[in-house]
Amino acid sequence: FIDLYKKGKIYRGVRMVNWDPEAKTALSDEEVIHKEVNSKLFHVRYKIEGTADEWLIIATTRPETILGDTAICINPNDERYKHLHGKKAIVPIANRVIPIIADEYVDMEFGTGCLKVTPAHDVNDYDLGQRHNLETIDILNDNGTLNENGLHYAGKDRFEVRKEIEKELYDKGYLVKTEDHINKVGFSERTNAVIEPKLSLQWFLSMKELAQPALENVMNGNINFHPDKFKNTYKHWMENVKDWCISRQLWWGHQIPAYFYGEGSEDYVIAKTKEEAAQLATEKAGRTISVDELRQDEDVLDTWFSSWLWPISMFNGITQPGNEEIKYYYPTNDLVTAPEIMFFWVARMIIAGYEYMGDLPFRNVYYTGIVRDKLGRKMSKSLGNSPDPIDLINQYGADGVRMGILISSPAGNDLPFDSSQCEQGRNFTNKVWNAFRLVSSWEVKEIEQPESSKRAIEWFESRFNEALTEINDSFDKFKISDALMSIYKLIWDDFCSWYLEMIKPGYQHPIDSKTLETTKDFFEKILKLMQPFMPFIAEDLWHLIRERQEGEDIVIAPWPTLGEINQEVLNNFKRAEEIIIGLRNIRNQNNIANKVKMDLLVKKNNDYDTSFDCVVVKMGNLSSMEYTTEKVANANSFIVTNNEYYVPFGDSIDVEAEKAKMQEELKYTKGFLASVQGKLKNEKFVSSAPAQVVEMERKKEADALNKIAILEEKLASLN
RNA sequence: GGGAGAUUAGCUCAGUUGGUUUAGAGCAUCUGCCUUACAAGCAGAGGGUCGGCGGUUCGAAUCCGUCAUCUCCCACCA
Repeated sequence: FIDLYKKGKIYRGVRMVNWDPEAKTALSDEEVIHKEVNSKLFHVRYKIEGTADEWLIIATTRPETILGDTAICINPNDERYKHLHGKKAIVPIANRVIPIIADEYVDMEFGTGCLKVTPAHDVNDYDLGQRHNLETIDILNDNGTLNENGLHYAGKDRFEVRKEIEKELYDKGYLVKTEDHINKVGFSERTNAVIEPKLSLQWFLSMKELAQPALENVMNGNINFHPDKFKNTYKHWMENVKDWCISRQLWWGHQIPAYFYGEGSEDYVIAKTKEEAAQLATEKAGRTISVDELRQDEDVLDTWFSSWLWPISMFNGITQPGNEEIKYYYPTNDLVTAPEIMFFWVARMIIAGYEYMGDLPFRNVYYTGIVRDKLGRKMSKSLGNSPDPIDLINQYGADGVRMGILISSPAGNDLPFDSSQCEQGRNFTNKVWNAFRLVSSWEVKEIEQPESSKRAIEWFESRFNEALTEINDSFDKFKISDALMSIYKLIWDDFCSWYLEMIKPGYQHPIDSKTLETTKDFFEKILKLMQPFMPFIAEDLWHLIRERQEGEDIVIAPWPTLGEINQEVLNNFKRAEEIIIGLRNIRNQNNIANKVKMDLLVKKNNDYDTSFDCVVVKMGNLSSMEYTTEKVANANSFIVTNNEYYVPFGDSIDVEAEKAKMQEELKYTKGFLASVQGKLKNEKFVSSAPAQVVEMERKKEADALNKIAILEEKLASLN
């Protein structure tokens, strides 16, 4: 405050402020919430001075302010009232004579086109008062009751007066009519009291210059907002920033270091201590002023006036500039906060950062969504619509609740809360726990590592790194829920459903130590990925899966480093996966139990790496997998990458079902072919599209043609 | 009143500068399974003329216009 005052950025002035009559304090514009309310529009007639029975009618929503009227305003272009220019009117009840002024501010269409002007209690009226040199009559006390200017209503609350004055105006013939009207009324964010615009002596901070670097450095990307759509909102506000009313009439807060020594509006000094103030006051006043003579301003500073220093004062950067901690921690990386305090806090921290550190306070601002209930209402203490977190934790576990909320809350988007999300979180926690139980149940023996386990390890290594690339990228982009989704799928689908099934020894069979140790390595890696989202189970399993030294905790373990991705291995697995799914479908369709072993015959139409065949044999529970060049009759079949797979099943095969299935596939492939050929037949496509794209379409066409040939041949063989 | 953003499967959302199958995921739904880690589970399946209309282009969920609906921010309409 002292520094900014010395820089000439803080001033004291009479301004229209938002007055909260309940808390008896001024509020900043940001602390006032405008709501639509049903109210009444009162049409009241004022007598024209010097006439017997000539009146004009104004419309107002706040009839009690009539007692503070100091003018009537009409639009200078309004033909209806031209004859009133320069005349005067008499205020009902108060019987004061006030001028009739003309100003283009008045909307001729609204109400009667006549506006009563109460400069003390309305911002627009205040501006009109300034322009037309009007008298200001304040009718309100600090607590919202009327003062002596309210005549016989003095001491009564403004809303009570509104009711009573309506009756008096009616009884005395001033009230012409009332009509229903919806208007916006300001409410205090703190007390929910109706805000009264009030003239008051307050401290202000000029914002225009201070805001400049804060605006520029967000717009040019030195500070990033996530999601960046909030830049627009920020820009709009910063470009239209108004001076900040920083004084508050509360009992709590930092007291303003202003010391008064006289009654004049300039009889004050700003100082760090009373002693210093006395010295400054003596100089300013030109006479000796003692400490006892000084009165410190009773107002305190807006809480945000200290909060805006948070990134700096956290490390004593204001009181001990350049200390080790502030040097190390400033600027920091990321601020996580709610979009609703973008102006209260974020914008002002950025302003203070440039003003006091000459640098940004943080590089990224992550705006979280707002949790809403099923009706879309914000969760709040006053509505009582938020679930008890302890109940949720008891029901789903702390990790389950965290995971459930995090998985569906993309940055900046609201989250309609539904406990089914926590259920998903609980199920996931359970899944991981069971995976651990499986891995820890195996007996190790020095046996040879099965070929299929070698393949599985090879594949999962690449798959893990592929997923890690995605996850890291999501984190870099602050797409937290996307990162979690990738982790969820990596663990549930890839690790549990595929990898563990691939290496799982037969019932009561031991596992080789090489596979087990590598599996534990993998498990540790996925625990690290889980940790930010599900810290409790991650830490627990981390300590259970391997012996740990004291303090060797996952919370401080390094994030996994990115290893190589072998695309060929991923492709080979992909093919094996499709074959296994084909086999499962055959089991499903023919009611073949998993225990029953099947034989697989493959007619290879193109050459491919068969290293994953051992995996197919294991996962498909095959008794054999053999290659043939012959067509296979009496068999269920499917096609993967234009190779034919047959499971002979004697007489039990349902030929009609098999045909129907193939016809379905044929129909789809033909439709697909038609769309591809449609493109290729279009000369303009072939000539304008990039060669690569055309090439791709040609390959699609060839593949489709191939597949159609195979399917037709197979269908023919079934007849 | 001014500004910004959004609208893709029942729900919550992805979809990178227009071109890799006739648009994806999770949840939910449906079908079949209590198969020795997990029924809080396993294996499958269905589901969308990408808000409407028009335009640009060989090609549009993606670019432009317009209308509709929703959300947020700002604002003093008595």
